[in-house]
Amino acid sequence: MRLPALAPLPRRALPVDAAALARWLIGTTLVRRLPEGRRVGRIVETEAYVVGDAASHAYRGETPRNRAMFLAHGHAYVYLIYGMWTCLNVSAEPRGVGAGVLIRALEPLAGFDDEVAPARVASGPGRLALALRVGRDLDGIDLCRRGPLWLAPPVRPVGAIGTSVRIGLSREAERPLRFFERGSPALSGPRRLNA
DNA sequence: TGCACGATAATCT
DNA sequence: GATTATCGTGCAA
Repeated sequence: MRLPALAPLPRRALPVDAAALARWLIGTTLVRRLPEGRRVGRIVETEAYVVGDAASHAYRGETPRNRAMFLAHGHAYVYLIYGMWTCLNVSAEPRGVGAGVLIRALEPLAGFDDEVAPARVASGPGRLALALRVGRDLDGIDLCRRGPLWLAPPVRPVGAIGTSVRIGLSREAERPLRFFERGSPALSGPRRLNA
């Protein structure tokens, strides 16, 4: 596939609000630089972890782990979950305020292994991080600059955006803070949430 | 198609 | 010592 320049999005283009950013990120592009070349995907599923949200890692204040959630919007927050999976987030508020957007699924555009079906290779936060080789070493990096990982403008218009509750939570489980592109084959989660 | 279950380790109480 | 923003497998229907 022929791709446009993939220049980083300027920070001023990102909404400064976790829920607004989560919705806005649907359809934008994620670029990962690797030794063998670039892996490029379209963000099709996100979740917001907003200010005052008991399900957010930032809820009880800043700690060594969640430090990156308190950076200015547009920085990466990367953490390990269940002892074996990595999750990628984008910080979402001004410096000093803890909030983030979990990137849950990508539609692969270029550079991915052909061994895994495109609909599955980056469907779900754990598989996404695995496919892009995102680890804790990327925690705190600026996603609005060219580097190992950055955000770029959409390569084509986004479709209709759906909303649902977030996946896998026990607290604040009823809040409609998950966003996705309707009809994308790369979505994670139970089918009933993807309508 | 949809569950229950276990793997596995950092983080926080 | 409890909890966890996940995933693959296995088994039932």
